[in-house]
Amino acid sequence: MQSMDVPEVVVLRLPLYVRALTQLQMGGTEVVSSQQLGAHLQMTPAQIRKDLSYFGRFGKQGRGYNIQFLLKELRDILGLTKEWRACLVGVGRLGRAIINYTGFAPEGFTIVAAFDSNDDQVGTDVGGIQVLPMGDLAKVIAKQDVTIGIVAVPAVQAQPVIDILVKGGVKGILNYAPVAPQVPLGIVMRNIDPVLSLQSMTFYLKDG
Amino acid sequence: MQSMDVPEVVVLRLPLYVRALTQLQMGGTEVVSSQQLGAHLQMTPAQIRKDLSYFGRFGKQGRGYNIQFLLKELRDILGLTKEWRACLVGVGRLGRAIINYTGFAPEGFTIVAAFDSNDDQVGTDVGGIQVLPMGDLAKVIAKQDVTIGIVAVPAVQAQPVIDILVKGGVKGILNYAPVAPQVPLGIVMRNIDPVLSLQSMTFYLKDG
DNA sequence: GCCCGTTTGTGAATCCTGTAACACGAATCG
DNA sequence: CGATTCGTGTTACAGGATTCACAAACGGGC
Repeated sequence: MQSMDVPEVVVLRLPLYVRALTQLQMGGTEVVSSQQLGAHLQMTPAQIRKDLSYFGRFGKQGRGYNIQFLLKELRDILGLTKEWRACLVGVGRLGRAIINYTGFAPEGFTIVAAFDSNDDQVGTDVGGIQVLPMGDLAKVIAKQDVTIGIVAVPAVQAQPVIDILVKGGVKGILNYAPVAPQVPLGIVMRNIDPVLSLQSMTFYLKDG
Repeated sequence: MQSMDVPEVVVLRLPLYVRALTQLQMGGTEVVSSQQLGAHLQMTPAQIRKDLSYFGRFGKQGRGYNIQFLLKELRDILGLTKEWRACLVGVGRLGRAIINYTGFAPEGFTIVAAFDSNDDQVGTDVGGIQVLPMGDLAKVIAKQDVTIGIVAVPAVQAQPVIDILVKGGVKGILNYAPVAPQVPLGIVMRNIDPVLSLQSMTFYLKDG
């Protein structure tokens, strides 16, 4: 498995490359150098070349990278060629916003089910998705081939919900709750936390 | 200015400490060791002690850290003792969700104004905030002491909107648009991008 | 076919971050 | 009151990541 000796920071940058390349492609560009791509993303050409070199040789000396080809390769590497199925837990304000967010589908991420522990929510329809009781979670994950759990519950419920999701069989967790939850080895977690972002921002703003 | 030689990674971790300490405080704990805090956050005690040592000596040998005291110090360091005023640009679905998000206010972040370039939106009320035309932006930023701009517009509009915000005088940008915008030196930017998070996650999921 | 400007891929060198080790202060206990 | 335990702050070190520098490769022009 190639993921073994690729630094995680590198993996975190790959989606940025995918996005920048897609944008350039939209603009009609067919070939790009690490120089140009670096200018676009505000990073050094050397870093881009080094990052890519972990996975293969995609460029041509003297020319640069063929965008279409590199994009296909990067999508393969990241596993973006298939549809990824996710379920959402928590259909409060935040959860509803996530379901209705139009940015996931075009990238191949589909929310196929929603759950809530509140009986008033269960049975209602949110953005075309039936809200199910937490008890159905394991069954749905298995039947619907769900690999990603999205957590949009209040802080105190986050850890128990994540435990249930993991036990249910999801392999990745996208956590919107303002906590730093613990997950067993082998489960991939990403936190979305605007408050943390703001709190580190103010450090630099406070006496500027 | 202390911010000069403190590594950015360290600054990014400070809000995590604030959060964990707050949680412990809620639970009634008064003193905590780097050991315990590390267990809570899944990091080594050494790292916590090193991080804190960039800013001063907050602990007592043999005892640990007084939570109330350390919290006060960290809040000071991060600049979290004052109210931070932000404005939002873009009151589509995402923008509305951000305005209604209840997580900002308790941490001292207030959204005091909202803008949109769409004339149909201008004048409407969203979550108790009047939506203003983009033209009023500079004026409002100055008059209302706004230091942070929150961007919730479609990708193509993000860069121009950010340019306007910066010219208008904000010092920090919280960007929800799926792009990697360029900002002049001295402006602090943080990106909130769940799609990027998912795309780096799938790298590890794709053949697990 | 050969030269020339360009740009890649990659060791080597540098910089940065995290970890381990330890000396010292503070509290506790008999 | 001396010995012991605990946990900090700090220094030294190891491991990673980033940048540098250059040989090798490519394409175009002639």
